[in-house]
Amino acid sequence: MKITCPVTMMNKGGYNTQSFTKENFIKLEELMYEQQVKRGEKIYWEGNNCSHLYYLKSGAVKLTKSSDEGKDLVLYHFQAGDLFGEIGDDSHILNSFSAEAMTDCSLGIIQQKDLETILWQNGDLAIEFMKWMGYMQRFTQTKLRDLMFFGKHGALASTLIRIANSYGIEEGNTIRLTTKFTNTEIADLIGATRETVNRMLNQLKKDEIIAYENGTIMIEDLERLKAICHCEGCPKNICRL
Amino acid sequence: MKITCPVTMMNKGGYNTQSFTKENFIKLEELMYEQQVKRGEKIYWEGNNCSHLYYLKSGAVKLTKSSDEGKDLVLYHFQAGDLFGEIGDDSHILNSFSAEAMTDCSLGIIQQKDLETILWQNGDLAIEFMKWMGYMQRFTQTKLRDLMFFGKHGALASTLIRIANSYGIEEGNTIRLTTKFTNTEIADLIGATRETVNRMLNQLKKDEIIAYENGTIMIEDLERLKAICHCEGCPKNICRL
DNA sequence: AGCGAGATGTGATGTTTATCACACCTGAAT
DNA sequence: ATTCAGGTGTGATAAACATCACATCTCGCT
Repeated sequence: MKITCPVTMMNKGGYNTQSFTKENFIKLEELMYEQQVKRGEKIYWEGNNCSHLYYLKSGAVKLTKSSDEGKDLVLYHFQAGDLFGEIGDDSHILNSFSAEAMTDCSLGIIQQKDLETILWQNGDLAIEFMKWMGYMQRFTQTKLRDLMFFGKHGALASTLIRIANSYGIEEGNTIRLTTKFTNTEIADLIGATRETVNRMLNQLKKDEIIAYENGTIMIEDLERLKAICHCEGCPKNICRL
Repeated sequence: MKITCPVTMMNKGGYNTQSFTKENFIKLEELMYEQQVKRGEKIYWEGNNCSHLYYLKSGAVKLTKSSDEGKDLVLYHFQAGDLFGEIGDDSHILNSFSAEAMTDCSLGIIQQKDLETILWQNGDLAIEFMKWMGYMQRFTQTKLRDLMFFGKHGALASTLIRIANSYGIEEGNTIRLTTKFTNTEIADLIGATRETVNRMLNQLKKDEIIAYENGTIMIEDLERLKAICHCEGCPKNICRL
């Protein structure tokens, strides 16, 4: 498969840590102790205490909620460079989602106590940290909007755009999604069934909005995709997986 | 209507500011300038810059998103004692929801710049503020879970429980919802139509899970309501409107 | 080369939810 | 007391989505 057009990475991938300055981020790094997690293992469970922050050095992590019936809803995908975790008021606050390693991961773990100490000492860092939390909140809000407003078609369209922002490279006026997603994975991201996702994707293909090349999805007509979910053009650090 | 049982307020109502100590909250109050807003007016619009924090001294506010087709989704209800607003990384970040006064309101407004200054100076306050943001994030996540997981019936059940936590008083083993909600208002909270909500509420009445008394809803069987949305027993400061 | 697990594609059918249409009810304002 | 706007109740119908049941297609592994 020959690539004839200049290839530009649309997004570094993860890096929701961009609100931190280099110097301040180093201070955070000094608090981390490293841990390796194998693909498929849980980093934390819903219902457990939340008292840690995690920096994903390498690998990929998803935040999921599973119902008793075995349904899964995937809230976030984190990539190398992302920070995640839930901050509790005190130790009795429980996680509402689980974090699961999608690939082997290398993590930096920060204790909430250590985090609080350094935020207390360092006002700059505290403000940057607050901005990071603001991003996370806005991400969740826009995800809720995308899932609720324009049906499963809208949810799928917005998710494809989010995938493009997270994992896409431009090739001429198309976008190649460099990571493969199964129908089931996409279904879990939008709270739909595999079959529904499959039918919708085939419809998009028929309409020449997307195409398949070697099993990876190409976005052929971003504008029509945006129209389906009434895209508001959120910044890429929010419009992501 | 005679009340024969001891009446206990289940929740003060608003007060998502409970992560702040009195002394620190006073420091926040010193930054506020007051503004009055009339019922029905917008406090801010989606698409506007977000650079303010709002403290609701009295009245009620809802955060809404409206689609071009005229559908409305209501994300939060705020009451006296609540803090709200969206924090942006820098001035080019836009609100994703609008804030609208549901009654005449008295607001204390804090400029983001002033907030940053005081957080920078005061580590305790920064940590408490971070915890407040954590609450907001967890609220949004649980709301997303409730809306997505168990259909419209589940969304309605969880919303009734949230209303009970925000506006309910116990009367024996029933809970009286002290505020009236129209079918349309509930529909906007769960992303459904008025008709669907009406039919579901009548079904709950038939099943003796709820009852009407003078037009206000009484929750007669909280346990069965919890079963419908597979309630996980989140703390009341998160399980609210 | 061929086996087998996991992924995809698709019809038939059922459930859930929205849409449309209209009757009725209630309460505040004239 | 009448009017009228906004809320409620309910049937008929349609659209969206899930479920079930298979057939088929990958692709890594022996």
